[in-house]
Amino acid sequence: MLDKHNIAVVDDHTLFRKGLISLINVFPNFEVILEASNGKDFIQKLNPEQLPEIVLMDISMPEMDGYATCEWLKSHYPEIKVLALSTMDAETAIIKMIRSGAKGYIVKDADLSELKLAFSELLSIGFFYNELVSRKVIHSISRIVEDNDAVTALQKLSDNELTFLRLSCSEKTYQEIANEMFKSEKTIDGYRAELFKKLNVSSRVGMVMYAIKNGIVQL
Amino acid sequence: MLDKHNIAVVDDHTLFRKGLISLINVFPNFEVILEASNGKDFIQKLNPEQLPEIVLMDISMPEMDGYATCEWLKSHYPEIKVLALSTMDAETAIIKMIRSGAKGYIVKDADLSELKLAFSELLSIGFFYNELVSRKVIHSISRIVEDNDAVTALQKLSDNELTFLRLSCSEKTYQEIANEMFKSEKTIDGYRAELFKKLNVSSRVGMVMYAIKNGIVQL
DNA sequence: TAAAAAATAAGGGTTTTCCCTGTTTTTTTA
DNA sequence: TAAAAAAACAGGGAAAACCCTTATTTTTTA
Repeated sequence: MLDKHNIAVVDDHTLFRKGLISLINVFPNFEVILEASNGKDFIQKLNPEQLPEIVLMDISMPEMDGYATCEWLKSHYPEIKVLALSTMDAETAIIKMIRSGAKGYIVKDADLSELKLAFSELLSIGFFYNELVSRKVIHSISRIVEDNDAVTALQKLSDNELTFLRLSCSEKTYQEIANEMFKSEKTIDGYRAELFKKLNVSSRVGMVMYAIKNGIVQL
Repeated sequence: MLDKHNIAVVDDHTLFRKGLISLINVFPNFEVILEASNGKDFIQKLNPEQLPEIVLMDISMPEMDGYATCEWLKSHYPEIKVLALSTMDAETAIIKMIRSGAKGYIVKDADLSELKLAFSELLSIGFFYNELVSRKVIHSISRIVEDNDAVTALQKLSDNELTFLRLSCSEKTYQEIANEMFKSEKTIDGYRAELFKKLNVSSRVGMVMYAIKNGIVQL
């Protein structure tokens, strides 16, 4: 009787989650012992008596997203390894997830062998960085070196900036957003300028696309 | 020995596709006989000797998307039933897919029982319209009645409008887009006005979000 | 608690977007 | 091939977005 490694799967798309679980369960030495549809659900279902070794975690989810859940795990159960799972290969998403404590990153159109490889690497050497991730990480580091902290900055969007960013993903004018946030239009213009710098964009459209790419808003 | 119903699965995300297939294959009376990563791949793999009864088809895919593939099937193999499969519950995407010939629509966070139900309805009554789809369809029809052809119109975006729409999903100014398309800025302004009407939006941001939601551009 | 940093707000100007009403040119169709 | 429709283009004006600089208030931190 084999001693199987315990896996958790956190993803809000039921069909995808169920499918993934069914795939993993045919691996001879892995078994899914926990499934959840978002971070909150996951934390609530987490049983300290039987913790997973690896958590396969989606990034954009309702209620509590991958970043937040990853941070929570880092501080509460640092021994649990998070393998981020996303359709987005956006550099910032990868970097942000890794900064949040993920030990690996895999895209949804990876194949089975890569998933298997990721599992074993996580268990043996503690992380899984494939070419995609390495390339992005290296690129991000070189960018940090050359133009200071373009990536680091996004980590620290203030609550107001985040709210503004989300509200900008609509047909509202900045004036309307200002009213909604009970701020002067000039303050809003300040958030805009600050976000343009932090996100390295130069127009509202760029800002909106950034937000969508990085799962800050969902469509 | 049971006579199983043949299914095809077309989706570019390998993990999702493989998972889905594994789920379907445990259904006692369904079997996946064909998998493909996009429309082109699907058509090329389609074997007239052994056609699937149902094709589970994603909408946004590289090379050849769900709409185009659906249209192709409608004219070449009208007896094959397409069940559209998407993360997007955008009304226009659903309507467009159904107009392209899909017999049903299911979102990726549906559960297994719904998928099963969709299969049996497709085989027994020939279509599967759940509450979500019905609601959207009815809403779209009532909208057609009240303000003419808001939805129909999107079907007929001209090549130039489509190009303009795609180029608008960037930080380019309309002026720059005009140069790139070798058109006057006033012509471009005409495309803009026309698209605002057709897509029922009132700002460039709205237009861009529409394009993303409906898989016209991919991030 | 004084100094530094961050958030809020304003003035004022440029560019871009948006929205009219038209004309000319090209393409489609009766 | 004449009439109709669609596409391309234009003028002009208002609103929104963008981009500076600077000042005040609030919060942080040394």
